[in-house]
Amino acid sequence: MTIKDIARLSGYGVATVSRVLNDHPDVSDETRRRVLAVVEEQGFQPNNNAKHLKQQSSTSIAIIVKGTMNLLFADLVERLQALLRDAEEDAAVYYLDEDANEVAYALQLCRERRPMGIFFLGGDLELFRAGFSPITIPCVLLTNSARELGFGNLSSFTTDDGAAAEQVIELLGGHGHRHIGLLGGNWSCSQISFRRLTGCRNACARLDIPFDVDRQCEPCRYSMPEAYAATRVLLERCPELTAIFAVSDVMALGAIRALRDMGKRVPEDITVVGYDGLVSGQYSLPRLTTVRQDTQQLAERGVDALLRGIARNSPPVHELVPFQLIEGESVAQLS
Amino acid sequence: MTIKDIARLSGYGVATVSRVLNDHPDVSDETRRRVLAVVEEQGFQPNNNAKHLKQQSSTSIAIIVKGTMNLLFADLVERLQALLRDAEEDAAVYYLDEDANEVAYALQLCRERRPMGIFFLGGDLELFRAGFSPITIPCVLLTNSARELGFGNLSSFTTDDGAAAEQVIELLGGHGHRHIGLLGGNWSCSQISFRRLTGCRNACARLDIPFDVDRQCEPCRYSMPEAYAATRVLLERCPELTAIFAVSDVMALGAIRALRDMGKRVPEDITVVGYDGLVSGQYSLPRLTTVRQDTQQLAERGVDALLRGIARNSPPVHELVPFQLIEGESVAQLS
DNA sequence: CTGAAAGCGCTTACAG
DNA sequence: CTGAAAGCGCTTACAG
Repeated sequence: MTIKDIARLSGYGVATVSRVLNDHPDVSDETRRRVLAVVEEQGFQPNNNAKHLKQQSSTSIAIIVKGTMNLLFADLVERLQALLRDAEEDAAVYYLDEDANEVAYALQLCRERRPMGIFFLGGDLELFRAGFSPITIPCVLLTNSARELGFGNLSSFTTDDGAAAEQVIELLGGHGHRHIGLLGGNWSCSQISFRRLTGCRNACARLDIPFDVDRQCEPCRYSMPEAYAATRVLLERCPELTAIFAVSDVMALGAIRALRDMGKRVPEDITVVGYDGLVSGQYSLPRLTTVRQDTQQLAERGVDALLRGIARNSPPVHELVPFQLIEGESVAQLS
Repeated sequence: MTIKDIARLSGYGVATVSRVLNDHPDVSDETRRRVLAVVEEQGFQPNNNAKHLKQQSSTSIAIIVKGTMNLLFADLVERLQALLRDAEEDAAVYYLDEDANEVAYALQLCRERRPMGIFFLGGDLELFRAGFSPITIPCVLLTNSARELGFGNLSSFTTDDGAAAEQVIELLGGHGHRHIGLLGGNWSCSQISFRRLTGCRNACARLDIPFDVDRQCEPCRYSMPEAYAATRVLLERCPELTAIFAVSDVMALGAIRALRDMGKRVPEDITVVGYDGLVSGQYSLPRLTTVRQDTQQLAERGVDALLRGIARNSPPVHELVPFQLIEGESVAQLS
């Protein structure tokens, strides 16, 4: 069943059928009605390969996710899909390893599938700097800032990680903690980790809390098992810690389990703070004290920027989205 | 940059370039070398729209996921992607609402994107029965059995939910529990819930444990907040319960939090058992006693069946994948 | 308002 | 082993 069959069955030419299918204005109501009747009756769906070949583009939007089991990104994906569906846009999601090269993948996607636009959930600025320029369609990076790169078709929205980390340290300092460990900070999203680390460092300096990066920080990937192992390493090296700041809720949950298995209760024996504000962290025992990233706003502003970029070639925007420090049950007040 | 440019630059015809690009055997080594050199030099990538238009198909595999924040499916997606990548197949993931019509969506996908094959993560057999027949490409349904439908191009792999539920009840019975509530069982995956419910019912009958479905079961969707609310409803209706069997780990975690907020500790005051064997449930406090679905095997057998279906049009297979009852810390022994 | 025709970038019989 | 040409199913100037 092709557009030719519809033309034959309706008694019109293929050009007219195409116009009806694409809602062009210059078709008479009568014609539109009769063509649509046949389309309906036959359950006809145009072949998008032909359509896109002709239009030199595909209609869909790609979402490239760095890391498969990342719950923050799962949340964002859900919201993006809902918003795009409302805007009648189709979205396909592509998962990459946490350490993969998302820019190289995007380039391949552009050649093979010709999306209209791309969302990057997570991204390494160095990879963008090195390889993004051949990509000419509108793109949006979420959870990192691409302002410094200055690409004309790349917007970005992120939480102010540095400020959030500072607030966490202030909270901990206010509760009397002076021995704080930092958990997490993998290579792949190094800028993000770096901003959070810098926030910690600045706040510690300001509050006169000692903070030896080499000793008090333990990197790990975004997973509970890795955080579990890293927590043991960190605590064996720094048994004096009274608080651990994990750079994601998933890591915080892994840390809490590790601490329990080491005979320590949270928050009675040691304090844990997370980051992200995942649903899981608000239903755990104890509920996490954490930084909630506003995923709804990240998604909304991202979709808005991407669609504007596609429709009107609007210039890129780079914005910080407000965060919120949520006080759960995982922080103890030291006397 | 098109195949024509490559032909011009290399001094050959487009047909020869196409043959080189597609690894056809009847090209001389010399020609292949020279054409590839130009392709390399220009960084040429063929236009897949044109290729697929001509070939009447796309090369990629679609993964349709029912429910966005479903962690079991996230695990399966990750494994499927890894296996498909090893097989040099490309995969795009499409998320649908837990209550959406995945068969209608698949049909649209077939028309618009012409995938070579489709994975369904979760699926309602009634929707398949009603609408699957126009789909002619190989498909695989995971976490439900499609044997009874008898479609020639639809394989399925699932855990034996009935047997697993029976084992859970046996475990609970063996620990002295005689007042057991069942949490979960939404409309969308009704067959799955139904099989688990039937397993409970059978085991209860066999062990002479009373089980009033209308009273002791509380449905809810696959989410912590919904499970949280449903747990309160269930316990207010049945305050005599000593154990709750949640049909997913996510629900079990929501239930544990709800119970704690009602002043009950797990497992000291009430027992909770989950289902799925998610990583999250093995790092929670307490660790969940649960049924581990073998996601690696589900993924491996699924990929195997789909690729065989694509390559050799192999007949469909329907298999049960073994499960494992994991004893965590969430079940109490009643005296 | 409508239709015949060109062309998007490929693949593949067909002929040599 | 190689090339000229037809055709995949659409869209869109162009002409009427």
